[in-house]
Amino acid sequence: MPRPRKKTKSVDARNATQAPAAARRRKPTVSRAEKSEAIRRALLEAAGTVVGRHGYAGASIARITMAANVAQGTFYNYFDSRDALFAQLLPEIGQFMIDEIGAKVRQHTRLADREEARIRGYLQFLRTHPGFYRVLREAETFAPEAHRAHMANMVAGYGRALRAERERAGAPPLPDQQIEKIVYMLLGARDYLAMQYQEGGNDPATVDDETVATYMRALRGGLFDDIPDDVA
Amino acid sequence: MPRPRKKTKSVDARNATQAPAAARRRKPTVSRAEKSEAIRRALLEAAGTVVGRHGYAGASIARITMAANVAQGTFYNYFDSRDALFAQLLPEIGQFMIDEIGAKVRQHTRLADREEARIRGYLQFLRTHPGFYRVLREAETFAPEAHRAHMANMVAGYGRALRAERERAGAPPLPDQQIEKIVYMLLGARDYLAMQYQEGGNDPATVDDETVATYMRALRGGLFDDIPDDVA
Amino acid sequence: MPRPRKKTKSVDARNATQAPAAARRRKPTVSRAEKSEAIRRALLEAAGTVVGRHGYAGASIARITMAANVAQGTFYNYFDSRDALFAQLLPEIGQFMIDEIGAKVRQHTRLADREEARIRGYLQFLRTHPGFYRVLREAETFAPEAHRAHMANMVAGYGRALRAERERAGAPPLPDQQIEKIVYMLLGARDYLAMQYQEGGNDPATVDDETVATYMRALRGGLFDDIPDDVA
Amino acid sequence: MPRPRKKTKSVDARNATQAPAAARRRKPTVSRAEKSEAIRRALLEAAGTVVGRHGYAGASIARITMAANVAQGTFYNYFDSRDALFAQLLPEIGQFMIDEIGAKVRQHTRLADREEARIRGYLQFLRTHPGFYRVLREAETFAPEAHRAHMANMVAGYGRALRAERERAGAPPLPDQQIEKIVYMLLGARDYLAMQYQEGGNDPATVDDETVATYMRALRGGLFDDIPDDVA
DNA sequence: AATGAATGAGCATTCATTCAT
DNA sequence: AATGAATGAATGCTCATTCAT
Repeated sequence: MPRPRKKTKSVDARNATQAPAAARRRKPTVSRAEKSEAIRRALLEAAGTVVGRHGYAGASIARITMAANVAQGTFYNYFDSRDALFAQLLPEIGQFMIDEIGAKVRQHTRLADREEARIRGYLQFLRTHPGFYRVLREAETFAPEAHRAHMANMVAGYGRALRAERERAGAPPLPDQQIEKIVYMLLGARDYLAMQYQEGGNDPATVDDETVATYMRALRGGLFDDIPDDVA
Repeated sequence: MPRPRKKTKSVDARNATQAPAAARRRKPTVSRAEKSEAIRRALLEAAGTVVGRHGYAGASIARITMAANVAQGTFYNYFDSRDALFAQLLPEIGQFMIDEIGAKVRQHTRLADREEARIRGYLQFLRTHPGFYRVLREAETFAPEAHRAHMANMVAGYGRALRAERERAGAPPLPDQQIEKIVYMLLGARDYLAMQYQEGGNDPATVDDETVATYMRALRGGLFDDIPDDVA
Repeated sequence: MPRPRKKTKSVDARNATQAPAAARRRKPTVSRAEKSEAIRRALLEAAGTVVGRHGYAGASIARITMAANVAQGTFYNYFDSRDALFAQLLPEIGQFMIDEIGAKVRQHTRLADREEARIRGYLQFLRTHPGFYRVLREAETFAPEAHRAHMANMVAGYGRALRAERERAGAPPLPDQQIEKIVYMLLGARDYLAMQYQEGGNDPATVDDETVATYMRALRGGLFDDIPDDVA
Repeated sequence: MPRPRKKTKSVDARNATQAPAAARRRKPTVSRAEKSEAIRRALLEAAGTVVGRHGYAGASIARITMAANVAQGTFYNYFDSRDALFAQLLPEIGQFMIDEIGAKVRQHTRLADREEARIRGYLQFLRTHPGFYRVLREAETFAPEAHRAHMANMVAGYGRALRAERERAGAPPLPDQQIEKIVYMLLGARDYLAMQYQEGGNDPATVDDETVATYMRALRGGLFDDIPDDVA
């Protein structure tokens, strides 16, 4: 039935100059399911932006749906509740971050280089996704389950990488428990460095080489690096 | 017992030059000012408890005053607003924590011992003050100014200690900027270790020696300790 | 037991240089009753000022007692309630106003001159007592009984004067009911003139001669003064 | 009845170019917009009633919404705040009153007749809208901006009428300033007559002819009507 | 009688969620 | 499925009044 379609098209074409956009639903190129998924994504991304700017507490349904350009009621066609959305927010963005950093890390082979790629990649990600820091930190409060899941995910990936790297380097394996704690420490260190960087009112567009250097130095030698043994 | 009265009076007389007036209440062992301070403390402590249990968002005036055993209106005789209380909460408890840990650290002289006293003291403090973790972490969201102040306070104290320890140990001094970053990393590491410990559903009454050991090992040798140079 | 008193006195005397005032309770020149009456007056006057500035709704006990330099609790030693004070406010100030204007009116004999003295005296009173307008107008809402009493008082005095003036002038007497209505109209006219004057943002220190002239002209000739009979 | 639908549709189609969208709801006789406006009116009218009965201070959102038969939250879908409603209350009812009186005045041509229609119409309006008096008088305190606007509106309309009537009657024009003052006096006189009438506990269902007569007499001849010149 | 802290009822406002269209 | 208005529970804060000292 290509004829009716044409008719429709010409109508749409006439409106096209008036309607701002979004009115181009002709070719079923975008299926129902696809449109549905698009709205879900729009809501999630809007939520990410809003939480980044106003925090979870300030991320009202009104704000989120406004940012996503849908009506308030529409929200509940896609999520059971505000908390349900919050629960999906960090895992989704978090995975994206992990993938991005992973790609950078994989370009290196030496352990230290890979670690530097990690910290640098993370700081860079925070630059390009300014809202992520709040999404991450406040999740502990507003979406504890999601936060736990994200941490577990990080530990799994980071821990696996560490174990593999150590094995490849010929170092003795560490028990999982210890690996886990090490990962937590590393994540804590890097998140607090990010915190300090934000608080300092630094230019958020620049990754501070100094920060990277300090981080790497601590990883390399620990804290007592240059301290005589009998004192340390 | 008219005698004590006299005694009290003479005391008042001495204070008379300082206190503007109103200091002429004798009998009560607990003076107006003392009772007043007691209520303020009760409110702060109640707030600490409530925030620890329900988070800042769940720390309604109703809950706080109920926990402090005063009427809701009484709250506003002591704090201008809920936020004003929140702003005082972390600094006050935080300083208390710093003092407690400081006392333990001062019992040691060797750098590593002191550092171990610090981490151990911190974890112990978290055990005895189970609400502190939330008070601290959520402050970043709900009392950002207080959080900044607390971090600055930590950096100042911890940084000063580190510099002194390094000097005493004969190590070359580090620029303030670097010290600051190191402190942030250490605080991040220990807070995330605490996070992991809590999440793990561990017995909150026990300080995990494993955690302390892992932390100390990272401080001593960094991450690449046992890794051949040409690989790291 | 005059002895202890002396002791106390000497103590007070020592403080006298420090305490700002009010601490001079020596010579029983001011009797207990007088002091009591002084506080009552202070409260009433403070209330007048506060109501004038903030309105009845904004005249909290806190503000009034602060303005009167007494403690909040003291208030209830002199008035049963806030409303009880409000109930006394307008009558008291109102009578004062009546007396002041009356004195001016009595300096004239011709009816029109007396009337002009009245309107001019009223506007002048509003200048020297800027808060009176609100005390009067808002009383209708916040102290209706007092407002009624004040109006009755005005009607009685003004009405009596009008009747006497008319009799002296040889005009036929008017029934009380009509006199009453006339007084209300005159009071309404002058209060609304005052309202207009205030709203206009006029210099509150100047009595507008134009206003007086317009008022007098209306009193003299009515509204249809210069209008041919067959049209009016 | 599918036909009416078509009809409706064509109407919609015509509007389609104007209305942005959302106008495609057919069936319901009461459209969304109509129902919305109905609620707004219900709230305003409820507010009028409640303010009339309890005053602005007693017009809580709870009372207003209860009187309007909507939930408390609904209020804020129509007004930004309680004050925002108050700001609209007097202007809206005031304009209604002006229109009603104006219709009556326009039935007369002679100046005095028109003026009598005004005062009578006003008193009648107060009878049929018993709450208006408080809405008007307390507005000076609780919605000063609205009160100013209403007064300005009254002055504009009443003043214009007076000027036109005088011109038609062949009387010399008066400067605007004087007209304005005259209007204020007339409004004051009539409002205070209304006040007296209410206070007197008179049957609120009757317009007092005596009041009208007294008012008209004052307008006609002023206060010194029947007084020998040499005394007045 | 004076004090000033304690009390708790009262109220405007917000916002997640529901629901009729 | 989309809409957006309706809902009502929840909460911070004010302030007249009480009361122990």
